[in-house]
Amino acid sequence: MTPKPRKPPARPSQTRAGKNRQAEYLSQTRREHANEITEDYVEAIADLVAERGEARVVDLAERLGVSHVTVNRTVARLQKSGHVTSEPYRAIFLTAAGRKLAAACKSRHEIVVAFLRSLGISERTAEMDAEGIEHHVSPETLAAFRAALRKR
Amino acid sequence: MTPKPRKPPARPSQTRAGKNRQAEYLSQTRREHANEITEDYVEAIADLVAERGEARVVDLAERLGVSHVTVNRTVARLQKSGHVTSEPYRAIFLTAAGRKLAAACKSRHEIVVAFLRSLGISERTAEMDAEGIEHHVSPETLAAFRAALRKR
DNA sequence: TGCATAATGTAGCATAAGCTACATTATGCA
DNA sequence: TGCATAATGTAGCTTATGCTACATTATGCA
Repeated sequence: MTPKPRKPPARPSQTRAGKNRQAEYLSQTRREHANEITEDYVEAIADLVAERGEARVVDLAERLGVSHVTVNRTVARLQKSGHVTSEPYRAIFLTAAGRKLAAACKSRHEIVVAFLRSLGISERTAEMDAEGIEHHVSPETLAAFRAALRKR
Repeated sequence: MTPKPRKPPARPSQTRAGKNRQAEYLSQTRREHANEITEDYVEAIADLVAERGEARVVDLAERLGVSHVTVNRTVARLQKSGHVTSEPYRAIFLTAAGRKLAAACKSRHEIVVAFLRSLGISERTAEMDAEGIEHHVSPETLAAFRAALRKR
């Protein structure tokens, strides 16, 4: 028992006249997260196609550090969203939209890494942190990173 | 039909002698992601306790931008992991471990925001991007941000 | 003090991403 | 050319995070 009565500290609980930006920001972050995997995949596919002429399921699985089953399912999703083309038992290729997204991601990734490196961060850490950070870098922040790089 | 034979471009497909860092980095990023929600919750709970003396489910839901049902389930998980204490129909409070994590997150968040602001990024964008970026900032990178801030 | 209502809890659904185990297809070499 | 094997595909489980709809409990005011 012992359910001590809760004291509602001055009723003005919820929505303080739309001043809740926290929720808005976190929602945005969740939205970005939903795109992270898409971005990682198109980038990996672009790399593999550049390196080997095609992106196979096993190679993607190895590069992304997941099982081939996971790759399979995700590729099906990417096909629905129009980022890749894929036929049974064939390699995977990017559509025009996929190539465009991959190019933007690659560029952004390189800028983030270069920026972190310019702060004196080790290559290993810069690469690792960039993998997570890059998906949350807005155009404005990316521009600021670019500008900071130019100043050196 | 028309299944054109796939041409395996030089068999050296998979594991090139452990040189696959990409997979390692992405795995790390996935691991970080699993902690993001925990971090967001303990931070929000700490804020609410500081502001109002307690963190209620509805207030958390409002602040985090999710339904009270989602808060409920996540709080149950946080209780299992030892970050919060929670009794039926009572408010939520942090354990010592939860407070420690919240303090570290708050500090890291503030450093990330201050650093972005120091690059000339607007307050709104800095806050929004920080929400996503902060979870992927390693101790080394955080130290670099701090050092860069001192130089101004 | 009783009851309308706010807050909390529960049931059950959806999506996404991970996995193992097993089935199927395609390659390429003997 | 046939067949062992590598690659791909499928079935089905798990965990995590969302949700709506409905049930239950606790507050606080008339």
